[in-house]
Amino acid sequence: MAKAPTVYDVAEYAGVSIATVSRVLRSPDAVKAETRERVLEAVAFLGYVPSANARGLAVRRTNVIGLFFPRHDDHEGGALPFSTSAEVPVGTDDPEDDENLYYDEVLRGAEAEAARRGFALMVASGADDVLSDLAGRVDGLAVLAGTVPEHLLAHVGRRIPVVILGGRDDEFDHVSANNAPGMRELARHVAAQATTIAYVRGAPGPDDAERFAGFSEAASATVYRGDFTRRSGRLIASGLDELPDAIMCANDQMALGVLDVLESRGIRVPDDVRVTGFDGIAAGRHSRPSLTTVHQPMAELGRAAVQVITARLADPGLEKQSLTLAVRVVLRESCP
Amino acid sequence: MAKAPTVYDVAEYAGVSIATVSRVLRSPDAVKAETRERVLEAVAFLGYVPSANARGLAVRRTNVIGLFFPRHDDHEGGALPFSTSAEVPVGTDDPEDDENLYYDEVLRGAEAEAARRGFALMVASGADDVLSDLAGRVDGLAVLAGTVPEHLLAHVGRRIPVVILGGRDDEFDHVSANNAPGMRELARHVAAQATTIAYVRGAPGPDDAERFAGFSEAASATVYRGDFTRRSGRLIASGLDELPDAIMCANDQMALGVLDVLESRGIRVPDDVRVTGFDGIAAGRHSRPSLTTVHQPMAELGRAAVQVITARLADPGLEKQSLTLAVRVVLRESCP
DNA sequence: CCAGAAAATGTATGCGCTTACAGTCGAAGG
DNA sequence: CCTTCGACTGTAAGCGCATACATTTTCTGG
Repeated sequence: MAKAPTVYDVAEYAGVSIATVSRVLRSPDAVKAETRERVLEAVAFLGYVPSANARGLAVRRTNVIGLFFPRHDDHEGGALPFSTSAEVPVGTDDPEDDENLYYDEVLRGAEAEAARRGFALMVASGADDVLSDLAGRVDGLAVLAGTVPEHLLAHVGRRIPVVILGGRDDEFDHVSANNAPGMRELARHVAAQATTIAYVRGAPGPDDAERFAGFSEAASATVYRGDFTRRSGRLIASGLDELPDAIMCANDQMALGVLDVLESRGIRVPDDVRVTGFDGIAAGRHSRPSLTTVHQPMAELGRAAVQVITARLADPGLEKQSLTLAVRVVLRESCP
Repeated sequence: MAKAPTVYDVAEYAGVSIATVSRVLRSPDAVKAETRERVLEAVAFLGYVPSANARGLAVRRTNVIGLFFPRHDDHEGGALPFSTSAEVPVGTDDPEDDENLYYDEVLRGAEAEAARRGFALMVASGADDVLSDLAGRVDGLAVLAGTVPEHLLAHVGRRIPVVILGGRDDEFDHVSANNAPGMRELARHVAAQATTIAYVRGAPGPDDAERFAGFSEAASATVYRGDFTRRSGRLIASGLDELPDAIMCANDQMALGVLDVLESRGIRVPDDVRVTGFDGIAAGRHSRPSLTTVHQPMAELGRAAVQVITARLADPGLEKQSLTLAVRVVLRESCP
């Protein structure tokens, strides 16, 4: 690590100019084979790795796309579970909720698409200052709807293309899932077999609003307000005075929370009450009963975001892009 | 996006020198409040976002940590599922394997730790050239064991600290899970209730070797060779002439493949044969029967990797670091 | 063997920022 | 009133690379 070599070092070692070194790396054909060989040897010998910073500065482009998440402040560290070879606890199962955050999938999709297009992906989470910093590092930025103050977005949006994931937006490009119609279809399905319905909303925001709007097109219900967490699902289910025919939740987490409570009370699902969610998280597939839901194509959202960004990068004059990805109602045990 | 403003623009607008602008951003206290105010106004007015490239070049540091994955060449794109509001397919379940790649978790852990320490995380996947490129962009690099040619690692290792995830390594820092002892304990557990054991190895590599070594300490078996994929688990299970008392697999994926075949043949697990895996992936918790396994702390691996890198960044003279994280045998239905 | 064109290489500049160092200016001390 | 010092601010020199342009080398055909 002692003082990383630069083009100058390589050039000197190979007996050429720095321009030639640069050419060998960026347009090899422009250099005579013999010279190229010599430079490559120098590169290998010196352990030269070009600085992307310098390069980016020179070409005014980083080839990196940023993905910003608000801070999920759990996981605040704690000691790592080190081990010497002897200790291996044996136990039954682990209580930990596999709160498989849905954006793992978004992330994966974005990464895959970025890789395909020759971009690297930079992910950062934190507060507003982190977002600003990130914006200075990338060619384009994808942000979850409703997680960043408008003025900040506007600020960084003047420098690089920004795409909003989820929700609607009239200022920036955005990609989202077909929330409202998805919930509408699910509501139709439910309404066909249930008379009284309880609808559990999530934290206020575009997702919550759209899903509720979709629901309202197809049915009506007693409305409760949760916050998208499993806990809030439990809370609300506990507070229910009398059981409706169906409980529809604005997302899977809350629906799972509802199932938790119902199960603990010996209420049968779907016989006594039907339950539905929204998102299509993995946990819902494996719960008992498995959860009827509306599946969102998370990975595709990530991919689409990258596509939108690269498209705008290629042609800044592009008119505002708004992609809507298809959702799918998935009927499972909780409301067949 | 028209020509992003620079320090010069801000300086001119605020009527100060570029040094002052820089100070306002990096050490605000060194600037008189009134001046600072003026600069900040200019920043907001012009939509100024500092270029991390230029900054990085000047301070010779990026504050980014890289995470490299080999290319998982599935997901080769395909059309995105766009949608107009009308179409919402309703169906039962989706066949797709939730191949929740374990490094999602590693990634999440790494990201969390990086954020805590004021670093951003850059993830890239692809071939060797991508790795080199990545190396030029970051202050430190985490790489999965056995996925990068030795000479390449050596090359980039001369520029920045590299930490190997999993496996052993005598050249670089590394963090890994307590593979061998974990498998050893599991094998003891199995051997206590099974006479004939089949052991399914994975693709050759440090993980496979260590797990098998651990197994061998506690039991012996007929050995088969898989490649860590679910498919190979199925294949091997299909080819079994006579059923052993237990089938131990070098990872969960293969174990799930084995379960697939056994179930389709009406063989009862664990009554007729016991099955175990290794890793503790989510799918194993939810399979039927649920899978006995050795749980690796993936997220912690990611966190540890970042810790190791930052530690070395802080003190390059540090002696070689080798962290071993504890694993946990988790007994579930497939081999209680 | 030579002019002229094409290929190969070198020179020099700038990308946007940080920071050592050099002023500037007003207040405190003499 | 002048010096001294500290608080601020400005000047200028890189950081490592790409690239337009200039220069040299090599190749072509006559």
